[in-house]
Amino acid sequence: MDTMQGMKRTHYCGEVLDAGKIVTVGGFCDTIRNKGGIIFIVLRDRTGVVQLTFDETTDPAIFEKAASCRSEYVIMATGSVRERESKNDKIATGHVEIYVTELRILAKAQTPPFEITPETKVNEELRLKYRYLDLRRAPLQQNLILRHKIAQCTRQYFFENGFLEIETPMMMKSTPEGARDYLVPSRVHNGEFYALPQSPQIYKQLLMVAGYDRYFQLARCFRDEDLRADRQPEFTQIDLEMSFVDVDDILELTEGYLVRLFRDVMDMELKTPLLRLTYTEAMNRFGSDKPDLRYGMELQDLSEIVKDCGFPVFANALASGGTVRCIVAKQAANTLTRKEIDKLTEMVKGIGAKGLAYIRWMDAEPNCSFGKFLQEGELQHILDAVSAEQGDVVLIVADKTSVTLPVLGALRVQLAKQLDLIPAGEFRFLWITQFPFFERNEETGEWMAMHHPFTMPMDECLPYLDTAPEKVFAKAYDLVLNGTELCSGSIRITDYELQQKMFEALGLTDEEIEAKFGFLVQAYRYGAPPHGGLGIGLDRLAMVLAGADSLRDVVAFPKVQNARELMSGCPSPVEQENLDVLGIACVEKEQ
RNA sequence: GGCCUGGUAGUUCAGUUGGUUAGAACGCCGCCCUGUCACGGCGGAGGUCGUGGGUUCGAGUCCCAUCCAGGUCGCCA
Repeated sequence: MDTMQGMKRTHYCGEVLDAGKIVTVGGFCDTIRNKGGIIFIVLRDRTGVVQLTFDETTDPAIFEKAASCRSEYVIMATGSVRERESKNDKIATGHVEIYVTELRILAKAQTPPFEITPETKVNEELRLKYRYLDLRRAPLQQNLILRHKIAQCTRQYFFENGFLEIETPMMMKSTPEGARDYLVPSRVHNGEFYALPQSPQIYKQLLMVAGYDRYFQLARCFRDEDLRADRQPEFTQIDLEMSFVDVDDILELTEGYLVRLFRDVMDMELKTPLLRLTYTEAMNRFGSDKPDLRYGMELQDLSEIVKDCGFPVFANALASGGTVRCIVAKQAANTLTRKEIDKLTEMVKGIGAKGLAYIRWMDAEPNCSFGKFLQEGELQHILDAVSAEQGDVVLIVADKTSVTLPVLGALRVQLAKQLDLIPAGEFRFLWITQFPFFERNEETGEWMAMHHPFTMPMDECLPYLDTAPEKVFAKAYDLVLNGTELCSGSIRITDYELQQKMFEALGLTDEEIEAKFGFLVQAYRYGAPPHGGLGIGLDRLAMVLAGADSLRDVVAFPKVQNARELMSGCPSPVEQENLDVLGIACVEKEQ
């Protein structure tokens, strides 16, 4: 094995562009093509690849060494850059090669468990086990570099706008509301625990009370809940809070950030102001509070049209205060065969609908699942009302409004995928505003806070706080990009009496309020400027901008579905003596 | 916790109604080749068919259980 003593890298592989220079490069052996009397080694680093050439007649010793190189060996090479006899247009450095005059093998490498190539079909389990090898692949390197650029641009923007970067604790008081906390046992106080932050929410609000006015942080957050493709147990939030602002101020500042981000990182111009929809509008039009605007298929209300028709399902839904809504899938009759519609029916049943009525207009005569209940002309009446044409499929759900809308919303997303309606490379942002303050727990009938309990109600809703919870809307807003919720924020309650009232409205007793949030309520008694803020999911943002399907593609060392990290294998058991120090007893889990 | 999909060589996959010695491609190893660039040619090694039971004369194939991975519902104020 060689050392790199006396050798100094002058160029990254991707930077070797000009013939005539003497350069020194280092990297991993990618492809090796040994022709007998001449050897080509493609050398790879994070910037790209460059071809090294070894000629048997020039220097037999170096040639011999080159012949011993294998995939992923770490080498350094010095040589002169020459124009190639035949060029390779597919790579940036394809017009040159390095004629090597000095070669060092700095590390040999075992044959990797999978080939390190840009495209791979290797299953993700194996890639995650050898994550450091997977990360050598160009697509993942590009994703992490993109993520770095996002972070850099983010810092610049907020610094330029007067924000201070302030770190908040990673070990904090467990807050009983919301997601499950990751707990950290205390050695000094056996039986007591810190929690890892689900978000720096409380601390950033206290920074406003403390007069820091504009706070910003790339904050690590932790939630002990089950994973999804777009959910990791630890993630990064672009977290900020501002004083002396109302909703519009925050939205405008954020839009400025997005414009800057798209210009600097994506080289795209983003048009602002972004579309704003109230929660109610979004639910009625798209059946979702995070609608994907890259395609149409908005929901349509059939309640008025079918209120007198003979189909009992519709009648029952309407009689019990529900609604009948539909989606028209244009020119989808070919794709949405009876069999496919049956699958969709199964899907909607899985998420709470009782069924799916449909009109499939393939041939001259439309095929209607509830046709036998209809009078002469009623079918045409429905088709006219929703502007359906031959070739279309109308999918109808009748149920309580709280079921119908989200079911059709999920159906809309499914249809868009199935009918291939999602255009690539398009970014459609929107704000969702005026969220309901409370939502009713379907089982217990209790009113629960839809957002965290520090969210300010809209000024005009204050009178209804005690009397009509359903009429109270929040100064809360979400930013949505292509159907992904990127960010969530609100104006906070700064009046401690109102805060007290909010806690009470949520059913907390005075004792509970004191135990859980006493320090916060106390702080607000000493004068708090009006403030609000938001947290933007950096991982999700990176995922969408990278065009990735999973957060795992934009996180260096992600966890899998059961929250395990496959490379190190954590979480893992610890020695009993470590538990003893913490005052923790292990109890067999009962089956 | 529920539902769905998958697990066969280092990797990606094929494997017929349950029937001879489980195949291919890529990778790997060896030999040959002085202009390759998805290099090429010749040869070779490499398998507890995720694991454990069961049915059967006989199981990669059928049944049961279990583990692992992915997706999704619940959950994520």
